[in-house]
Amino acid sequence: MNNDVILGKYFSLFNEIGIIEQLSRAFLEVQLPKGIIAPHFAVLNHLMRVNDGQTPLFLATAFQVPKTTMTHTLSGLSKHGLIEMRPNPKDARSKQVWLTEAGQELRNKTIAALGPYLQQVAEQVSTDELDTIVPILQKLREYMDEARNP
Amino acid sequence: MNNDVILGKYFSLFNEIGIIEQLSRAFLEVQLPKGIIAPHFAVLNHLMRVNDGQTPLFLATAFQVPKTTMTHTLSGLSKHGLIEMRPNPKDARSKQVWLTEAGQELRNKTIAALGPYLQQVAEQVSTDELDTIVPILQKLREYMDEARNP
DNA sequence: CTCCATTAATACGATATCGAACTAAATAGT
DNA sequence: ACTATTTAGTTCGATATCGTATTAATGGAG
Repeated sequence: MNNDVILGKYFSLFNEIGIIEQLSRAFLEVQLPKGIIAPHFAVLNHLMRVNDGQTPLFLATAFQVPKTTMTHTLSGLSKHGLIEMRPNPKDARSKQVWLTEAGQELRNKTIAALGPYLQQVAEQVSTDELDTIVPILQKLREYMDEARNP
Repeated sequence: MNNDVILGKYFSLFNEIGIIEQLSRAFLEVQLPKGIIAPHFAVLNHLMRVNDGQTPLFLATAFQVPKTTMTHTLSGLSKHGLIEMRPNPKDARSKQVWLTEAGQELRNKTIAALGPYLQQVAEQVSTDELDTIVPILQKLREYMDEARNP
């Protein structure tokens, strides 16, 4: 097959992915209280799914954002009482990020609120199709990730 | 299958998509001159693939961004001499966006520069796999798009 | 034709993102 | 043990995003 055709397919892929990302972010954000946006929720969700007590730098790496961005995101979460920053007992330069009750609650309520919408989506894209595309996307993501951090 | 399991799969899907979007944007932006970012390129590419002479409002709708954001993006492109804004002869309130030579050239050079990287990616994800996932993602995107604009 | 609701674009203010520079603490080399 | 380098986090300045309000042109109702 012609090279340009293959490249065209890749452009289509990244184009679809970009649009879906935008749409899914918009859907998430309408569920969130004013002043809380997707990156805030992503951090709450991560601290809950993995574990809290992680350092800001670790979070910045996990989300592939500059540390200054993570500082800003965390200060927003902290100001809204959704997380607590405590000193890191193992390193006086560092901090630990802990979820508050309010933070856990907001995360759970948001997940619950998204349920019905995802149900709707599930009627469009079957579980089989999901099981087909997610592993391929994972492989793609892992490769791109490696290519970025050589 | 359990509902929570299905929802979990959807979260994985949107999670992968979010990360891939971020990585692909980063790859694109390292190819772009300082001061030009992904949204600028997206507009140049759109004007080239579809056609130029479109209005700012039409572009804002196409990219699903607020008009104020598009105004800002276009002013950046204009400042760098990549597009020209002309009055719309059919409506004195409106404008038309035209590519300059420099704009066309930047778009083409960027596409060309991305080629080798996409070649690399193509070694990881086969054309067959692409043909499998792109239509599913299109279907998902179309549904989400409709759900957003009722 | 006149008035008024609608529409296209911009101005402005609030918050977000990110690179460069900075501070303080930890660690490596000698 | 002492100094130089590295590392964690913040501060600061530039630009981006987006909601609200504003201005100017349009188009429809009477």
